[in-house]
Amino acid sequence: MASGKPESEQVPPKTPDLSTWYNAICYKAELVSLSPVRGCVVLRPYGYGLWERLQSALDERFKATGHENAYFPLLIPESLLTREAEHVEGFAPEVAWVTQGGTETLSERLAIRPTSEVVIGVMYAQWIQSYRDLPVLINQWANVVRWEKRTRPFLRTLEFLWQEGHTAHATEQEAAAEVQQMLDVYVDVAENICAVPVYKGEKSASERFAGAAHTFSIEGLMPDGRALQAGTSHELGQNFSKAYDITFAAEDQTIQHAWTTSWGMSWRMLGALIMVHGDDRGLRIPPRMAPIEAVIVPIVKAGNDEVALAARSLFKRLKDAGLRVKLDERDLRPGNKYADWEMRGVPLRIELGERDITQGVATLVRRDKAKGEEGGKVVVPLDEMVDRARGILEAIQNNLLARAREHLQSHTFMVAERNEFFRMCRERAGMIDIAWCERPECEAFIKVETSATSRNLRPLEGGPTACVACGEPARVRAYFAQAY
RNA sequence: CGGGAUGUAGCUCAGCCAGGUAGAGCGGGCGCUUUGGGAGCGCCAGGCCGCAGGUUCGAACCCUGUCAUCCCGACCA
Repeated sequence: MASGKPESEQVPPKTPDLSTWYNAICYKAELVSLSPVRGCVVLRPYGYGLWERLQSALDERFKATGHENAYFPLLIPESLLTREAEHVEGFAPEVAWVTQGGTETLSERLAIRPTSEVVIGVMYAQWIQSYRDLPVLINQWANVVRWEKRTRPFLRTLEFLWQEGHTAHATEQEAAAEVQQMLDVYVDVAENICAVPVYKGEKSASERFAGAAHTFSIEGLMPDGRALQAGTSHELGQNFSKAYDITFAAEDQTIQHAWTTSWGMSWRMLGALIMVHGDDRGLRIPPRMAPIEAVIVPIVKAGNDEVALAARSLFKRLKDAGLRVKLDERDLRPGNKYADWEMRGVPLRIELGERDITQGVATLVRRDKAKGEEGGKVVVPLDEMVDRARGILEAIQNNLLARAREHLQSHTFMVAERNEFFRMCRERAGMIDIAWCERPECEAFIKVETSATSRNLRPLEGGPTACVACGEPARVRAYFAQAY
């Protein structure tokens, strides 16, 4: 009887086909819908709720580090876009263009922003005159468009939501510190809010942002062994300030070019969260990210509204205590509601029926535990509910992070032997950690052979050693993996 | 952009090969009985068979084109 689940309600298992599972979850949990526009999704209210959680986690950290929000135009005149040569070249294949306004053909094409370094740079050139104007610390919440060949909900869509921070500084050191500070904000949000553990490090030359001097990223590992870049932070050096004339009078009377940075995280982070935590029953949302932390399911019997009243009173108490709680009074059988909220990944379910009420308790079921797993179901006295619910939510948050970290660690391999390195890259074994020469030719060869690329790099510790892939002198340690 | 596959009811799909005018399960609505893991019975609604052409007396089915989605590859700051 427990297996009487209708075929049509099921979602395909998470393994072995992560891709099919992922798509099904995104639609069934009502996060997104396909739209009539190729490659563009509609973010539905529940999906938007997730995005808002991510937004507020990031935004409060941006504010805490002295940044302000502003908004710049969607359209960029072609002549402005083409000033930073490397930048243009990098983005050219994915820029969408507006060529007509109303019935008139435009004299100059307008690019739909693939990112905003250009427009923001032009404005910074106007705003910055003196060292006293620096630093400029601005963030923008925006949509951008990149004409991708292959799209997937959250991970890669033509239009997507993100934030892009853009700062200008008087010195290279200050800009570098900003870039590391924001990278650490991304690590904090990924791990402590989304419960997605990541590796941070610098990008290789071939993976670097077009026009940047240094690009840093955070990289998570998905269950299929592919890596996902979930946030980037760039030292733009003076490349953009030279292209867009961002100069200032320094204390020593000289005119200098500002040092700029940019950093971004998109709704792609949500894709990572979905893949890392979800299971065969649907989404599993870490409590700090959950639009709904707990759902109360009253188990009502006909002709007895005692349960409904108790449920409403419990709902009010939890809500007043500040929990994001939902009372599900729909006219459905409890089993349907359980399955429904499990699909949506609500961390905690509070079941309240006659049996509970007579004993002054409610039954709590944790979404992070499998059915029948130790500790998955606990009975809690109603008058202790607020504190106990809080405690359990925290435990769920920790448990999801611990499990994800365990997966990342057990799928990270420090490899010293060439053939083993190539084999593991091909097999998508996980994050393959090697001593590396950092040469683009070497990276290109690895990519051709295995379709893996370097994810990010960190300093080489210990004595001199050889590149595991090619035998030349190693300069860094690098994680290699196939990437999303 | 190359290779492959698929578009039929809200969802999952059958029907197509051997053309004859639309089906199932689930879901949805109403009623009754139910409600501690995806209920039961009865009634009802729902589809220009992705779109556009062509062949044919007749096309969901055959042909051409096109759009979209999925998988593999290329590309993806």
